[in-house]
Amino acid sequence: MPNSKDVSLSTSVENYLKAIWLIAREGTASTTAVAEQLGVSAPSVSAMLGKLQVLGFVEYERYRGVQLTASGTRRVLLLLRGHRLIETFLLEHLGYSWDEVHEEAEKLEHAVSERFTERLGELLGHPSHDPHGDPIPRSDGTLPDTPNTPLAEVGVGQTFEVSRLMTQAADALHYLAELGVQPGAQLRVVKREPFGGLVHIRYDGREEVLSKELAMLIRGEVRR
Amino acid sequence: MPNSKDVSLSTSVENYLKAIWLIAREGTASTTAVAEQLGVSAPSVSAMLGKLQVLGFVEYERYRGVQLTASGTRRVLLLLRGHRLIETFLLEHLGYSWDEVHEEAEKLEHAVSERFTERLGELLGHPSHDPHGDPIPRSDGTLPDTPNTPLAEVGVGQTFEVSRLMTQAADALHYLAELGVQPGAQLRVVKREPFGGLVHIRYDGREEVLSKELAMLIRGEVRR
DNA sequence: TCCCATGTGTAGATTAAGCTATAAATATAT
DNA sequence: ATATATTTATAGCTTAATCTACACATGGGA
Repeated sequence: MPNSKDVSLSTSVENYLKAIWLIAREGTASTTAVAEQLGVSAPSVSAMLGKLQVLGFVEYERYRGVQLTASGTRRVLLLLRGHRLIETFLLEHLGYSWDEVHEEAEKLEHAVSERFTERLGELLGHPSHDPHGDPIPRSDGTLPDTPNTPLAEVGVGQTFEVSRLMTQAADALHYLAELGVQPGAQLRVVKREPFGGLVHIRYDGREEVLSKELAMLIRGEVRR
Repeated sequence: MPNSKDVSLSTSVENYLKAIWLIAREGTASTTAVAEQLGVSAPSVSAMLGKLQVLGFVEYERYRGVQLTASGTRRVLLLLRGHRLIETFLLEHLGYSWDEVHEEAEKLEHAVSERFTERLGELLGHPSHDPHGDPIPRSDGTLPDTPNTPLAEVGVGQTFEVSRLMTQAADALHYLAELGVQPGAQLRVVKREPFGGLVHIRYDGREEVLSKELAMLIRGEVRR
């Protein structure tokens, strides 16, 4: 069986795999889309896709886009596991703020060993989700379930438990943290504006108004 | 002023600087010595030394060896600071053993930011020395003093406090850890053999015999 | 159906880091 | 002091990852 899991890949190869995964969760990604995602030229992507296919990480047909194989998907999930554990560590133990975390984790994820990742998982108490609420893939490559209903789609009067904030943007995360809207928070939708899509919420005795865009990024599940 | 401290260097460049520092603490290092230290060919070293001189990190005269500039030395000390803080973290917080630590720290030191290093220092309580007893350079590039008398040179009847174990070899470190000979340990030299150089020590009620080689690696200071 | 915009691939160059083979400089030994 | 051995540098090649310029494929619109 080739591509077990212990062959170490270049940072570049790992970033291509992540980009492909991001673009096409379970579909097909185009050369251009990958190029844009990574900020490289399309010819660079063309060349790399050929290489990734030889390595067995993607299915690739010229002019037809690219798709991760099981092996490729596994590598991405292990990478993502490292990334999210590192982010959790930076936020919880090193006092990083949202703006600082992503860049650092992006570099570190390519440098840490599997042992490091596993020990870090222990240190953190084997979290199933990172501080954004993003699910942390398990060592076996499976993903914990994560409630995913957008707050924007919850009816008036319902109670909603936040599970996940679907953005890496530091300003949005900062703003939500300030409001206290974080994974675990319980909200009640008190009003919705029919056209603009504004959502009025109440929690902790406070009332706030969120834009539709923001309310789409807030995921969770309806309670009771 | 070029080469402030924030320009990021390639892993390769950083490893050359470390190798040069290791070989020639305050002298001159030969091309061959650097090549051996890094496990690369001499021509590769020749080429890199030219580059390092252009970058202002070394003084280099062909056929005359190489020497770090102040700027080069500062970079090495910052790198070493990261390395030793990371080692400390791996041992104290992630449950690594001596054999596992070095390799991991060797990779991570090139990937962490200065912010990460400083935050890690805080988390660890600003240690002045790592678990081997190696001094951790300060952020300003200065080095804390470290008692450096070899146990091999201590007279019979004297009390000696271990400060440092001058090896990275996992087997030696393991063996010493098992004996309880670690930075901070207080020993008494009870006997020395005149020819082989064996040193008999007593501590904790136990008595052990150390080879001359091992006793040279154990550094510290005489007490009282 | 043909055509042209967009998307994709090929050719060829560049940069960083390494290598081998060989030549030149320095050091050592008779 | 000369010859030999060692050390160091130069020349030229390789690999990985990137680029630009250009050529070809595909598919939607006239």
